[in-house]
Amino acid sequence: MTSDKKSCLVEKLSHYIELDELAESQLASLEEHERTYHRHQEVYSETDELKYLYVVKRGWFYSYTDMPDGRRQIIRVLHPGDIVGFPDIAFEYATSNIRAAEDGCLCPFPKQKLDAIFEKSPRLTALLFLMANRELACVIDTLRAMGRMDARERLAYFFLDLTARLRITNKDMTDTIRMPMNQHEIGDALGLTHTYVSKTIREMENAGLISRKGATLTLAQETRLEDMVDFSDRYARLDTSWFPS
Amino acid sequence: MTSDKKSCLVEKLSHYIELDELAESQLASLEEHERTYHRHQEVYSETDELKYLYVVKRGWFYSYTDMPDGRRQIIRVLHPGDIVGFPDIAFEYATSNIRAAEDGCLCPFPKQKLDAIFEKSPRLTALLFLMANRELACVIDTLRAMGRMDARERLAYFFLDLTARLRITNKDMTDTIRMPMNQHEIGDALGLTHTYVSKTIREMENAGLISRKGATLTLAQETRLEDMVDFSDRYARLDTSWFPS
DNA sequence: AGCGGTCGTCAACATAGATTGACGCGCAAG
DNA sequence: CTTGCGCGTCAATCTATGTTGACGACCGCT
Repeated sequence: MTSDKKSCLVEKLSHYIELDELAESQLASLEEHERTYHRHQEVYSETDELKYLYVVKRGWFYSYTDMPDGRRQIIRVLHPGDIVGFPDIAFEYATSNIRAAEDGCLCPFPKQKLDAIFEKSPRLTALLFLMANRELACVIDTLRAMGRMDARERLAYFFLDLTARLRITNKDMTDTIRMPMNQHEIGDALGLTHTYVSKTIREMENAGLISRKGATLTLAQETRLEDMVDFSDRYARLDTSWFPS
Repeated sequence: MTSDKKSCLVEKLSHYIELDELAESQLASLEEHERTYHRHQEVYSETDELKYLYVVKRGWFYSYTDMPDGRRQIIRVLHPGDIVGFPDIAFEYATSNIRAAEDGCLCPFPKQKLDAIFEKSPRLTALLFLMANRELACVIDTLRAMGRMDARERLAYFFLDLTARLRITNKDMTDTIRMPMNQHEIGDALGLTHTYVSKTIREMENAGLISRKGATLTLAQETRLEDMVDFSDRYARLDTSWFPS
């Protein structure tokens, strides 16, 4: 374990294709600047004028939207190595809010930096295109959960998704993850109230599906959880066979 | 009105940027082949091996996923000029099903055709990237609706979204659209049962928010509907200011 | 040691939406 | 002309989840 390890972004992307020197340096240029955030701090808000994207360097973040009457929907949890802001890139003003789930660090870069990639690295372009569309597929999975699953299934899906994502950069990970979000936030992510989250998690624990210890969560019966929600891993493998060479 | 009108795809994309000759010909090559489908016919299914994307040429289609126990979630309605398959492009096997909502026609093209665009047209690449991310933003809007809105609000959102989309290619459109989907399908799109859709639409009609005549729907009080759900139009305008030149 | 805040939990009650079953209309097939 | 089916509608009942309010454990701060 060296202190000077590769960027999380490079690490995450090179899980899918071999990155050449140009690509690596282009990606590195996205992480030139950085900024730290403390737990629950806003990164940007809906209707902010938005010229930047961000790479997550450390800590969990999440995107969410508010309704006028205070109802809130957490859209997506973001981990180190993820790019923040794809859904907002198409518009002049942000469509969602970003907030730190815990203390962490982001690297902002202007949208224009993508130009250089689009012009010189078709292969990296294809990969970024894939990442955006993979994110689309994941949000669709969430949509399916919200539309047609009950509380227990939604929680199962949520935990499975987080675990699968964290495994990409953490190969030796078992079925245990650190869960820095509180039950209110989990509820906002799943369209449930924190009271009901509490009750349902407790039931799942009693049923032996999961177990907790402090801020640590273990999927005691991962296969059964997967069967409950017909889970597919969207992270382990992508189809890059059609990429330009 | 000439019989030989431009492709819907070119028409839709050139709403956002000027397309040069190369771009137009590249887009035209996506529509070389075509195939017709009849109402409710499957285009492809979850777990099909998938090497193609499709351009919608005529008719409404929709993507959906099934749960093992028969519950169904319609993800997104697709209109002429839309590209079908972005959420599936990242994977070897399809993640969703596509079906014709009415008689229509699609143009299939292999994923690889995107390569030529990625390599030679950075500007068109940026636009396709934007379209994928715009779709992401729209699915997120739907997610917000499913997670935190009641039945009436979901219906309002659904109708507003369809109307805004159809306006792009149909500038002189008023507040009236043709609605070829039945109430069961609408329910599957919104996480409601067809019975409850029926009841709620009837109530909205009585409240003067909307009116119906056969398969035709009118948003009688569009502004009030927009306020109900804090609606933002994701179609009328995109930020292309940062595109390569 | 005391104190205020966050967080998880519990219980009583309220309600939106699901479920089931039935009916009638319009229309296409025989 | 019948028959049957897709579709919208209605009503009765059921249930999952929301709402409110309260309590206690923990934790950092003074």
